[in-house]
Amino acid sequence: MLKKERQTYILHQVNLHNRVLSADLSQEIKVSEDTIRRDLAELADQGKLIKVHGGALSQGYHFSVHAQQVYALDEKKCIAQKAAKLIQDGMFVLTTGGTTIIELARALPPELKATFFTVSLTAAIEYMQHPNIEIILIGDKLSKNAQITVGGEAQAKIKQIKADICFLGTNAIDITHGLTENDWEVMQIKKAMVTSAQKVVALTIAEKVNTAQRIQVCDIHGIHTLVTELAPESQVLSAYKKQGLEIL
Amino acid sequence: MLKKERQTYILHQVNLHNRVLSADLSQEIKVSEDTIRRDLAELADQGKLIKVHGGALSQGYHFSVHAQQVYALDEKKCIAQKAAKLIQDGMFVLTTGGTTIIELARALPPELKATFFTVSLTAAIEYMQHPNIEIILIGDKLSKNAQITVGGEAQAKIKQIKADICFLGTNAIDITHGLTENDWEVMQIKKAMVTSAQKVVALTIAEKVNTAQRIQVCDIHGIHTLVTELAPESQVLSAYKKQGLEIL
DNA sequence: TGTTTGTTTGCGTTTTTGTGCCGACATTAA
DNA sequence: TTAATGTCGGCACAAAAACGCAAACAAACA
Repeated sequence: MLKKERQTYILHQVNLHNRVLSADLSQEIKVSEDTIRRDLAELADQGKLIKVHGGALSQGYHFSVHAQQVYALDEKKCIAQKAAKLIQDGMFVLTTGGTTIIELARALPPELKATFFTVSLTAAIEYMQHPNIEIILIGDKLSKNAQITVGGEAQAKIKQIKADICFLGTNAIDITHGLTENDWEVMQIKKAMVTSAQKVVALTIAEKVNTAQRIQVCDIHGIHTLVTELAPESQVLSAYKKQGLEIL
Repeated sequence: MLKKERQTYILHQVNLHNRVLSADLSQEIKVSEDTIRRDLAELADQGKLIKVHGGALSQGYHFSVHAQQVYALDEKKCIAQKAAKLIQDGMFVLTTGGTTIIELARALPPELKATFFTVSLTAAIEYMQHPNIEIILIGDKLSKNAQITVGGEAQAKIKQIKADICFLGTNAIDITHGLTENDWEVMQIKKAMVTSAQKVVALTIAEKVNTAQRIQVCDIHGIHTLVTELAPESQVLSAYKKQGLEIL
């Protein structure tokens, strides 16, 4: 990775999380902490961030589209970390939108080489930060609620793709009803994704496990892997394990 | 391989991968790294890429989506104000990306009822702020440079639309070469838009009037209306007026 | 045709830059 | 306080860039 690329990446991370640790960055980018420190020093000189003991903070002026506060951010970050490990170089990945998916995008290793198909504007913007990720945006009518594209065109496009893996940000999941939604259009999109992907991964915070909404996307067997912030041994999840789901 | 060929090849690689290494290119093309470096230096001089230690990066990629300060913001706001008046309730509107288009999105009257087709992520996000605007996002491969979707699929979709009006954020315009671009993929998209719309409006700051770039989108007669921050009576614009363009 | 002129390229050599490592020192937390 | 952790400066090494030079080549011209 080139120096400049690295610095852009760092800057992006800083502005995203408002703070970074040298140690973390060093691990992510796989260079010595020394190098990171020097980068931080340079960027600080240019006034692009504020260097502090142990890492750096973002300058206040920096606003971003998704500066909105995310509910249960730490949990989602934890989930994203686990989920990111499922993606390998060269894969075709299909993703929905939602804050958990955004965190997944942020958790991806910077050098990952893969092709991402998405219906989500915000996710696409996150993927853009990764130099080696090719992004295919699936177009159609834009749903202002869900901030994803929905409609027949989008569904048709999704069905044309044979993705290796598909990540679903999940609103509600339980054993009897499976994956459920409360928006018809979103359901259709997710349904299309489930059928197009070899492996279906549902990302959900523990709170939403064992809840249901009105419209079914697919039953519990449509999902292959369930990622939550809980340890896989947790009581709550044993029932899902029994149904043959992989738990992370 | 001729020098020129080599340079176009390099430029192509840069725009494709967002980054190239001198060492790689040297191997691929089988010339010395020295020669590659000289090529990169030339291309960097022409502003077509950014040279860094070890190779080069594409223009724009290293900017983060959100934090960029907009160049000539006041001028662009002025242009946006004028352009917004061209849109009426019920219209089908086609737009590219770029900062001027973003300003246009912000300048739209809040109650406007229309359908917007766009290839730009950032523009789509702006349109979302307007409750009565329906947004159709045109999907395809996402260009990290231009932050718009590009490719055959997108072009085909654009051609299916019969839009009332089309707004082009403009890089360069002059009488003899018409509307020009420096990115092949972007040119294709713009070209598709020009042919699909009843009325073609070019938005450009005065500075870019009477400049040209390498690749032609359409000649001067392909454009119906030119919006700049200057008064329509301005000397600079009289030549365009003579060509039959409406000046705002 | 042969000469001249200018451009382009490759090859050493020297300089600069980027990075990692080490040790002394500073800061933080228990 | 001590122990752990982060920082800073110097050093060393490797990779890349810059520079000068000469060979190769092409174009221009008498």
